[in-house]
Amino acid sequence: MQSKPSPITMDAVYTAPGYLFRRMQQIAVSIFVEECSAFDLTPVQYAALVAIHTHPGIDATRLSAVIAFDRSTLGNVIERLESKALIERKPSREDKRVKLLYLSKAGATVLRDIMPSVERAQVRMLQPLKPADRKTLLALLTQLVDLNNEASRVPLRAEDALEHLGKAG
Amino acid sequence: MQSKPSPITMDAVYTAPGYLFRRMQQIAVSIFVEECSAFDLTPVQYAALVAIHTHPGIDATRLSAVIAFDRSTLGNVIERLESKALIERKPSREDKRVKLLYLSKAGATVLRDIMPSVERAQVRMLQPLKPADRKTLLALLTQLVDLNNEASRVPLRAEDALEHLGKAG
DNA sequence: CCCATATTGTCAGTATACTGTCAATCTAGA
DNA sequence: TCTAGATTGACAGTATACTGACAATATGGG
Repeated sequence: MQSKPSPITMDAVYTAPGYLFRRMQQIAVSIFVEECSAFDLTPVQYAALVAIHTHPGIDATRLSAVIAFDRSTLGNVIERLESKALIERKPSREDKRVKLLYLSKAGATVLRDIMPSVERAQVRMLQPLKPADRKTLLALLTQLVDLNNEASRVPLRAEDALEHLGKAG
Repeated sequence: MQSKPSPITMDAVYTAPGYLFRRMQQIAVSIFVEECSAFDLTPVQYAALVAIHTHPGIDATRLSAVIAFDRSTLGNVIERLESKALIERKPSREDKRVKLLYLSKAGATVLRDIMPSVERAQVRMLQPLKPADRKTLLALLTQLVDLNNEASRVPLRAEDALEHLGKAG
């Protein structure tokens, strides 16, 4: 017996995990931008600042691995952060291809000052859920992202992507 | 006593719901495109096709409410679907501003044929979790998206957005 | 009927994201 | 050492997403 194809309704969209992830991403960005409007920083730019703060002198390729962005995308992000004078780019002496990234004074200040707003945004995203459910969702999401890591073009290569920093570079 | 600001580490990024949602969205799109590569349809284009299939003669503004996209974004999506001859746009007789959207024969065929691939993609996204956890995650996500509906620029206005279709138009 | 207001599709501008390509450069193996 | 292959940053092209603006059109109150 063949199973008949079910009729196509909007439920096919509304209940699909892919749709829910897209929708939640939209909402999350919206909340972030609203809470952080005073700083004129997008979520991506914020993540890049944190990574450069944590790993001063990182290069663009390694940065892309550490925050799981495409190298192409990251190029533009870096450009914008540089034009806002939040970061500095210095050519590496050991490898003429590489440009090393550093937080500027202004960048460090912005990063320090934006943290409470970021924190508020993150809380707001999960606020509508009961506390226990927030924990559950976060745990499952963390698990799922980790287990699906290889499915995206730029898998996350957290800290260990930097193990050979200064050795190869 | 003031609480000291915690040191800024990558954990501030990795454990933030906003980061996890962005990451999961990347992964979801990646899986969708891979499974549906034979059809050259993006997730957004697929959602638009389903909505137009379900509501033939819908206009762009109402379509945007039904799938929760920006009207601006949707304009380009519609253009692409039209240039692929998957949909048709006909001017409304009652309202000269409005262009009504219909699935073409080709559009209906593509939509019918792509469904199994879409289904596979949706399954794959949650595959790494235990079955019970998939259910839990999906339920919490559905809840959260619903409760946060108003937080995004274009809140979802599902079917009831169409209640007055043909009355006002 | 007229006009203030709202709606519709469109456009310009910005910012992710991805694919694919390229020249410059580096590295490792023969 | 010389060179095949890899890496790096950059670029072009496509596709979401959003903000804000606009002309054309529609609607409702006076």
